[in-house]
Amino acid sequence: MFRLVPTYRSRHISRSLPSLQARCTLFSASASASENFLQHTSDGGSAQGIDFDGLFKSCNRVHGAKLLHALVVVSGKAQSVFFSGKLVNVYAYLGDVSFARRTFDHIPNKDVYTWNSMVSAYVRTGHFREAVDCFYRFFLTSGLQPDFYTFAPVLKACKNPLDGMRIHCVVLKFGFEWDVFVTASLVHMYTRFGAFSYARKLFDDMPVRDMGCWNAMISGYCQNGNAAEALDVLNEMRLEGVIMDPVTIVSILPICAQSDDILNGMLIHVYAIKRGLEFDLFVSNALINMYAKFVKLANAQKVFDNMVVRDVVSWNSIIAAYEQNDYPDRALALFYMQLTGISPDHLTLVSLSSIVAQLGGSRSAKSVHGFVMRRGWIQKDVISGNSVVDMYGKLGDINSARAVFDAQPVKDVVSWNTLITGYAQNGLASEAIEAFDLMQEYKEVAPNQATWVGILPAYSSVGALRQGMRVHGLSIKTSLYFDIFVGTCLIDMYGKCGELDDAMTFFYEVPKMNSVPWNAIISCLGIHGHAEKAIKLFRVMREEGVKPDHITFVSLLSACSHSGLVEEGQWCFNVMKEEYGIEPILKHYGCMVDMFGRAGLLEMAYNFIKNMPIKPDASVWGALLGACRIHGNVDLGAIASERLFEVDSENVGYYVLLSNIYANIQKWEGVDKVRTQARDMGLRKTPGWSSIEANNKVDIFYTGNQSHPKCEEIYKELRSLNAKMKSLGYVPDYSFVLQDVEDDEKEHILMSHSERLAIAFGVLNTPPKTPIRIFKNLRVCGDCHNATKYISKITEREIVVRDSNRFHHFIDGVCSCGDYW
DNA sequence: ATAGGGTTAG
Repeated sequence: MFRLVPTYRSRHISRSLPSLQARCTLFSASASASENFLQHTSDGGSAQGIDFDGLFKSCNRVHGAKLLHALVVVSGKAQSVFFSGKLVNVYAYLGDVSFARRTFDHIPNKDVYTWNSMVSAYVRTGHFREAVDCFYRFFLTSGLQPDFYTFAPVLKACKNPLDGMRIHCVVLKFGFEWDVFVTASLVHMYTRFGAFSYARKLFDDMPVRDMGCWNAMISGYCQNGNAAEALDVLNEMRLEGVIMDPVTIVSILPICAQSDDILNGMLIHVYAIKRGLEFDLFVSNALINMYAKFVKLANAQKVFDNMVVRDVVSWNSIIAAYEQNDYPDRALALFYMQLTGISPDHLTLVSLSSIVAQLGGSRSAKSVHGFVMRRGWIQKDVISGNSVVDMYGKLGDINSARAVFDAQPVKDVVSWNTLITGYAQNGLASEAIEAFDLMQEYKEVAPNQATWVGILPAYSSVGALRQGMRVHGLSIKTSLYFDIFVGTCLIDMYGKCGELDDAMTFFYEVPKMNSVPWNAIISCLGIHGHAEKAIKLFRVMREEGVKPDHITFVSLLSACSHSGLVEEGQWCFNVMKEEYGIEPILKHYGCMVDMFGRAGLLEMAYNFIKNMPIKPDASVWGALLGACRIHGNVDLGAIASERLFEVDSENVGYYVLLSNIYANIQKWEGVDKVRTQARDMGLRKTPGWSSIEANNKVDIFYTGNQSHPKCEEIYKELRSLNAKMKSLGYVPDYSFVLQDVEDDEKEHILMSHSERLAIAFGVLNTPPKTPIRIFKNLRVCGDCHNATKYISKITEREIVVRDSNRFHHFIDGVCSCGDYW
C-alpha cells in the first residue's frame, strides 16, 4: 500500500503567522485558567468540567505547561496514558527535554504515541544520541508496533551511517518503505552520509512522489556539496511538470551562490515573484543571503525592505550581509534596529562579535562576551564560543581568547583553528605551534585547510622548515583538492624558510586569479635579494590582468630597496599611483626612503620626506636614520633622529642607531649623550628573539636568555668562539649597547644577543659542516652581523640568518648583503 | 494527539 497524504500544505499553513498569534493570545487565557483552577481546587473545589483539550492546544510556554501538568495531577489523570502522553508531547513541542523525560518515565503503560513524543522531544532539543537510543529502547523492549510517525524524527537524529542503516532495517521489517514521509527521510539521511547512490536508488524506486520527496532529494544534494546533481534532479522535476515550491527555491538558492551563478539566482528571484512567493519568509531570507554572497548589498536590502514579516533569520542575514562585506557600521546600526523588535539569537551574536572585532573597542568586546556568557551560549554552543575567541584574537587580547577557549566544554576543529590563528596573527608563533601540537593529541578533531592556513605562517615566521614540510605532507593527505590558500601559505613557508626553488614550484601550481599568490612570491623574491626577478614577475602579473594591491607594492618597493634598484623602485611607485590609483601609505613611503637612503641618495631621501602629503611616522624617519648610519652622515642623522624622537621617543632601537653613528666617527661625547637620553626615557623594547630548528624541534632564544636547558653549554661555546674571533681581528662594537656599564659587561651583553645564542646552539646541535639557519624577529644587530661573519669562517659553516628584512648568507667570513645589514 | 523536505555561521 502506498500512502500519499496531502498534509504538507495544511501543516505549512498551520505554522503561519496568524495561527502563532492565535496561540499567543490564547496563552494568557490558558495560564490564567490553570491558575484559577488551581486556586479553585485548593479551596476544595472539584476537577469536573475543565476544557483540557483547549488547554493543551493553547499551551505555548513552559510556564503554562507546568501549570497544566499540575492540573492533570490534581485531577487524578496522571495515570492515564492519554493525558500523560499529551504532556510529554507538549513538553516536546516546547523543547523542555527534562520535563518531557520526567513525565515519560512515570508513565507505566507507554503507547506508541508517547514513545514518538519522547523521541521528538530529544530531536527538537538536539539530543540526537538520546533520541536514537530511545528509539532502540522502544524497538527492543516495548513490544509495540511502530507507526507512520515513528521513523522521521529518529532518522533526522541519527548521526552515523550505521544507525541509519539499522533504522532502515527496522523500516523494512515493519513494511514502511512505501510511506512517502518515511522514504523521504531515508533519502535525506543517506545523502547526509554522502551515500548518494543509495539515496538515489530509493528515490528512483518510488512509484509516486510528492513535493517533499523531490525536495528531500534536491536538498540532500545541495546540503552535501553536490550542486550539479541537485540541478539535474531539479530539471527532471520540471520535465515531469512539477513546479518549484518555496522549499525547492530555498534549497537551490545557496547552490547558486556557491557555484557563482548569479544569473540563475536572479532568474529564480524572478520566478519567485511570478509565482507570488516573493514575500515568503524563507524565500526572502534565502534571497538576502544569496545577494549578500554576490556582494549585491542594494538588492539584499531591497528584498529585506519589501518583506512583510521578518524573523530573526531575516535580521541576522541582513546584518551578516553588511558585516561580511566590510560595512561594520551599517551592520551595527541594523543590530540596534533589531533590538527594538526581535530578540537576538546566538547567530546574531556571532555577527556582532565580528562587528566588534572590525570596529575595535575592548569594552564592547567585554559586553558581547558577557551577553553570550549570561545566556549560557558559550557552554552549549560551539559556534558562539568560537566567535568570542575569534573576536578577542582579532582585537589582540589573546589572553582573554585563551581563557574563553579553555572554558569551552566542547571544542571542534574551528575552535582550534581560531586559537592557532589568533596566536599566529598576534606574532606568537611558538604559542601557535604549541596549540597545534596539543590539537593533534585530540584524535577526534581532524585538522582541515583552515588549520594549515593558520599554522603554516607560524612555521614560516620561526623558520621551521622541517615541521612546515611535515604539515605540507599532512595537508596533502587530508585535502581532496589543491587549495589556493594552503598553496599560498606553502609558497610563503618555503620561501621564508630559504627554499626559494620550492616556493617557485608552488607558485606555478596554484591558481593565480587574485593578487594573493603573486604577493607571496614577490615578497619571497625580495627577501632573497632577487629584485629583478620580482619586477619581472610583476610585469607578468600585469600582462595576465591580475590587479595588484597595496601589499604587492610594499613587497616590490622593499625588494628594490634591498637590491639598490632605485629607478625600478621609482617606476613601481609611479605605476602604483597613476595606473592603479592606489594612494601610498606610510609603509610605501618608508620603503622609498629606505631605498634612496641605502643607495646613498640621502638628500633625495630627505627631500622625498619633505614632500610627503601625509605626516611621516617613526618608521619613515627611522629609515632615513638607518641610511645615515650606513653612510656615516652625522648631520642628517641628527636631524632625522630629532624628528624621529618627536613622533616616537621610546623605541630603544633608534637610540642604538644614533649612538652607532656617533661611535663610527669616534664622537664619544655624542654616544654618551644618546646613552643618557635613552636612560632618561622610559624605553620600550620590543623583545628580540631568534629561533632555530634542530632535530625536528624549534628552539626560541630571547636576548640574555638564561633559562634554556642548554644555557651553560651555549655560553661556554660562545666564550670559546669569542676568543678565536678576537685572534682573527674581531673587535666588539660597544655602541650597540646602551646600558651604562663596564666594557667587559658590554661584551657579555653583546654575546647574549638572541641571534648569537641561537647560532651557538646550532653549532652544538647540528652535524659539522651542515648549514645553520637562524630567524630573528627584528633587524640583526650590527655587532652580531660582524660576529657571524667570523663564526662562519671559524666553524666552516654556511650560516643563513633571516631577519625582519631579508636573508643574509654568511659563507667563509663574507655576507651576501655586503654590509647593508 | 504525533511525522518528511527549507534560509543565517565561527
